[in-house]
Amino acid sequence: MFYDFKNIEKKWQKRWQDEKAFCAEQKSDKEKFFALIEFPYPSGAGLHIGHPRPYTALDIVSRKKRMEGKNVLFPIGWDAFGLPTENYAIKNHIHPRQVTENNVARFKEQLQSIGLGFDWDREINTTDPNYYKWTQWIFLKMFEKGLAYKTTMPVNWCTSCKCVLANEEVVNGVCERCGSEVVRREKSQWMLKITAYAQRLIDDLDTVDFLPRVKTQQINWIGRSEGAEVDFTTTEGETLTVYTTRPDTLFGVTYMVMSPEHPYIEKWADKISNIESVRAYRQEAARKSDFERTELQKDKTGVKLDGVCAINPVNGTQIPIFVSDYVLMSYGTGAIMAVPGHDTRDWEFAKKFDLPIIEVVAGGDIEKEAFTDCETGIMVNSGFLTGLSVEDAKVAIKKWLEENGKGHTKVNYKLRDWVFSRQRYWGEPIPLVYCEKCGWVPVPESELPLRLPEIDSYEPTDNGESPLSKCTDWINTTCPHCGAPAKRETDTMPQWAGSSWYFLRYIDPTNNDALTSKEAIDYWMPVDWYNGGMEHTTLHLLYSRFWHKFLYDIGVVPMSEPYAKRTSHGMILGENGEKMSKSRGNVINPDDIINEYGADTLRLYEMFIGDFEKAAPWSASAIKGCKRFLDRIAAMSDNIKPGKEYSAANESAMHKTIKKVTQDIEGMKFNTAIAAMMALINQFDKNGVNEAEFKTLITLLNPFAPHLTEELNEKMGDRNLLAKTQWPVYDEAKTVESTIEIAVQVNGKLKGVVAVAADASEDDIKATAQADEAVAAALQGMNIVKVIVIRGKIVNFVVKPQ
RNA sequence: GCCGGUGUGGCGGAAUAGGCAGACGCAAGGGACUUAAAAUCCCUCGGUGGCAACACCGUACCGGUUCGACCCCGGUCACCGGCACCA
Repeated sequence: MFYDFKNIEKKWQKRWQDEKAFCAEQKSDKEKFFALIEFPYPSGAGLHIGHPRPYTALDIVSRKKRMEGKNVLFPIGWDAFGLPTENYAIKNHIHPRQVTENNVARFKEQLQSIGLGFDWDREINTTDPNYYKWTQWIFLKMFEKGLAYKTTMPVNWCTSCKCVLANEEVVNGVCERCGSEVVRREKSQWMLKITAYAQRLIDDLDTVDFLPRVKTQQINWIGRSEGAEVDFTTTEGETLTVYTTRPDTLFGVTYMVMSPEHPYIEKWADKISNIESVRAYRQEAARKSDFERTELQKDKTGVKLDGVCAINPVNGTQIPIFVSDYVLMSYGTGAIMAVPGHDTRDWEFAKKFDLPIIEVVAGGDIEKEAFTDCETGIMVNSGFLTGLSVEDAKVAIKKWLEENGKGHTKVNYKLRDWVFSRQRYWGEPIPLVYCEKCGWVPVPESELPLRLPEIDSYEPTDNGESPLSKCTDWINTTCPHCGAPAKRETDTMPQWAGSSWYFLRYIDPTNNDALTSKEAIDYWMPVDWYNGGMEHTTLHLLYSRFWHKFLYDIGVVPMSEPYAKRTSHGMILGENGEKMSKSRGNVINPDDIINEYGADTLRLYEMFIGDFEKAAPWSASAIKGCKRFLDRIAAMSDNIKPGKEYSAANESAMHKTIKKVTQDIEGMKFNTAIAAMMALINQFDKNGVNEAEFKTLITLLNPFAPHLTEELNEKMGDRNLLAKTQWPVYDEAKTVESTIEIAVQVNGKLKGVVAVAADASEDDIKATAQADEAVAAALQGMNIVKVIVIRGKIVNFVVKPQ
């Protein structure tokens, strides 16, 4: 058969659509399987060659589960709010809604041309008011529970684009898009209190099946540390509280440092005799961008506070206080106790300012460098702690602090609250109204969705306010609470909002009364298998776990984790091994590949390209091997022998291959599953192939190359969809050949291979091995000290010269 | 600096409850078919030595455990990803 992939693919894509072959049953007695991929952002560039890799992988899993009799949900939608669309709209004077519509149409066509078995009846779009109604609803619930709050904080401001940037849009201190300088500006922002969930976000990782590296990355990002808060008093009678993870080193404190932004500086202004130079330092620190602050980390700067000293609570020693920008206001208390003997940063600062360095844990050389790796050491120079191990000292000092009212144990997290507002047009409006009398008042639920107003110009404003601030008709409203004139919030939500709960909409996409029905949640949730990029581990994945826990707390969902299993795919790189990009000129367009080789070859190659979890370079020649494989199968279909049972020659290979492919799909080892099928047709070339064998082959291959295999199935006379056939089963007993080959070693070196019956006894194996000519030669003149026989694998003779 | 990951032929990659290293594919070389080319089919394909049977070496590097190590343990180096003055 000539493999006319263009017509074959069109034909079957149409039939799948007509028959709704991949639409999930909303209610069913069957066991459910919910497979999820990260829904794409429909960019103007169209589908990237990297998109099909994770999509095909979960399509394969879904198709197999469906063939195993599960009710499978494999949905798709569009994460369509966002900056690139808005910028494109501004540049080309097309409304973002229109841009989104165009891009979605293109993406949809491209995805369908790959033959991905999505349930298109449940397509969702985060920019659809019927969708973002519920995004707004969840936000209001958070506001109601005190998890959404407004506060003034520094944001990234691009001096050229005149707009606020998200942290991820700032690369090496400059604007990702225009390369201009990014400065800090104080702005009032809506925040979500994700920090309230920090501990649960760590603890509940124990209950889910995520890749270990995903868990580790989230745990590191949340950054839990255990320590103590210690109260120091000043000579003026004030209290200065610090956070430390090493309270055991309290006797080694030789000075203290406050962050330049610490409020006590102004509070103590009249006691600080050099307040002007302190203020000058603070101003200089504020001017520095984050980039500069970290770039200059080798060179510590600071100013000593004159006129104020601290007193060490454990020994009454007077110690100086400094202001330095190496201490951050946003972590701990914004002030530290400095132990230069056992902290690298404090050591550098002490050397620069010629401050004393005291050793309190023995074992290092504090003249040369700070001794930080000292968790197993013994305390010295430490009063009542001297002689204790570090571990015991920690316990003792915490007890002492609490008994003397000088401090208490404390847990801190690096995780910060989520900056949730954007001064941008193309996002969900924040459904809040500001009333002079009542403050921030939520828009009543009955008025949701609060629609994004139609406006003509969405350019960012000079003053950093949202483009919506120009839309006076929309802004001016009445207070839902007291009826007085009031103004709407003009900021919109970030792109991460709509994607934080989208999987819940798939299971009941048209519900108007709730974000999703209780029955749907009970049947479909949690997501059984979620695959996505590692780059989302500490963003989307963490955000959506947080939102889900919140929904759990208010009783919307009955489980606290949304995803039972999380895996991650590697990137597809350019042929030169570098990341694909226009500027590198190494971009591969999926449309071109489909045109030249067909969708089945593209799918197969992206699965064969290498370990699914690792990055892999594209190869224009290697893909030909996958096309050749499909060509050979198409040609083979003309030479099938009759036969309802597997032939004796192929039987064990059939069972082995079924087992291998079945297990490899579950283990995401798609590359070796394909290799096994390639090996099988190599055997068919030698032994011939009958109907039963060919049918099994195309059934196993169907999830990988669905179009060609449907065509071949039809050619064999089956009018039903192969996609609805039962997945082949294997018989473990038949995967074993009657005769097996055993390697024979002498002193660990391979001397020969012998064939023995699968059920041969150890003595038989030993005898057969010894009878082998090469082995016998190697044993000549030797004393056999020991014989190791591993049945089914190896025989090793341990010998010594006679 | 810290955390995580990875080092295997010319290339992508197989093989881990420790048991024949290099499956499968690409590229390359040789041959068949063809007027010719493409496609297809057959053979070779880690290195060194040898006409050959065969021998020795070989999974980043050094060392250890073991009858046996790509796999386990200790140390070193390189590359990739993430975080980064988090006290």
